[in-house]
Amino acid sequence: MYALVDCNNFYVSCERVFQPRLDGRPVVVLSNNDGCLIARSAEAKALGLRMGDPYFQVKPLLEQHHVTVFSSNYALYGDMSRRVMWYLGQVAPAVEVYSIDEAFLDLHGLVPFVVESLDAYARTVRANVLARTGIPTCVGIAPTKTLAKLANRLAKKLPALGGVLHLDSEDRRRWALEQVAVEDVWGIGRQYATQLHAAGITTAAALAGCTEAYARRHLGGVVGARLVRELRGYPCLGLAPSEDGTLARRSLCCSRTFGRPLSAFPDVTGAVSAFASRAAEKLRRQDGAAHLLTVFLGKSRYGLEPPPYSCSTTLTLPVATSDTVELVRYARAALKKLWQPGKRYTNAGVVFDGLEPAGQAQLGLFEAAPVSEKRARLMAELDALNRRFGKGTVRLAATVLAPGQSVAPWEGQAQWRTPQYTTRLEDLLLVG
DNA sequence: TCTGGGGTCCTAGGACCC
DNA sequence: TCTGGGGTCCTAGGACCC
Repeated sequence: MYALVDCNNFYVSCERVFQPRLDGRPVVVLSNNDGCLIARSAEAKALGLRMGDPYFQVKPLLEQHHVTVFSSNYALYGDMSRRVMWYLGQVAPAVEVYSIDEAFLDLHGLVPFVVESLDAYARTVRANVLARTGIPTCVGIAPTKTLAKLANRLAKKLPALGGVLHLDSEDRRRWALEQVAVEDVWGIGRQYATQLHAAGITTAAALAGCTEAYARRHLGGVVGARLVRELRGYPCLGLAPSEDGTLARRSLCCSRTFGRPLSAFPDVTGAVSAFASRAAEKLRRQDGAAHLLTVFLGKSRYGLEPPPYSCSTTLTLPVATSDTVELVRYARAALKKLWQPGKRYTNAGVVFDGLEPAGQAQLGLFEAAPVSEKRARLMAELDALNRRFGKGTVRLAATVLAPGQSVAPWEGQAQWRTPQYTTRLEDLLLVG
């Protein structure tokens, strides 16, 4: 048995923990750069606001209904997420942190010890997460991960279920499959949904009934075959557990849309240097080193200009590294190859691939060990200082602002950002 | 017409997820 | 004026290897 624990409207819930007066009122959270809606409270959903709606388009509606608007505050959400996941780790035999607001629990080892029922267990978990973190959740339980996802969706949709649905019989499984539209099945996106509808397959039940040959041909080969089997109740996907809750990534990226389009090489170099530097920090946090480095530049997809909207170049590094100085140097070299004068670039990013555990890299034939050791110590010091005194306290000259600049030219809007209540002493909420 | 078989790695692209 | 930022996995073709 697998359980999926999913936080309800997670970012909105995080903001509400610190502003309870917002309970029952419409609230939305915006993406980076205050670009579009990425989280909505139930009340905001009821107003017809959709995921991904551009902020400037829905602004009149938001004002008309006095919707509270927040810029995203990932320091806060990340920390709240860690608290929820930590608790789940205490009460389940194995946990896969699937996203910032969702976790799969493997309940197989637990079943013999549950005194009452898995339903009761799920209700207790829900109540305790709420009591300890203030975050409401829903729980779906089923024999496969795909069915647990589906059960979770129904638990959210049907208030009568009290936030928990356990598909513990053939009848319940069949009933649940009938309730869910095919486009709402985990693994069915826009493309597949269109195809399936055209083929007359409109519910999860119909999808579960299609042949394996059909799934293989039309739903991405083995991925589709697995999906259909999972819906039928045969597990094909296991847990991807993470010992300390932080999964080692296979690739890692830092990218941003600029506050305004940029055409000046020094501005974009500054941005790319900063992104490479941030990505290098992430890399060291998972004790990794990167073998491949990609830099990409993007143009607006919303104007009159035809595609392509982005271009990229990938460098293979002679030795995998996590050294900020080196990675920034490579990133700048890659950017130079890519750069076309006169273009208006709207976003950029740095991607690290080919990740391996740090320290595994062999020494180059002519590389003197002491240099790389010294550099590793320098990076460790830099990370420690930034952890202690705040992000960006110590950084490369390449990412420091020019004299006279108060914010980097690539920095975007965040007009309604709440404080880092849980991760910055200065931002601690004072109750008087 | 016919050309060995079995690997790996790389790149590009496509689909999906939250 | 203003449209996010992360990730995953799979496929297919070509180069290259023995």
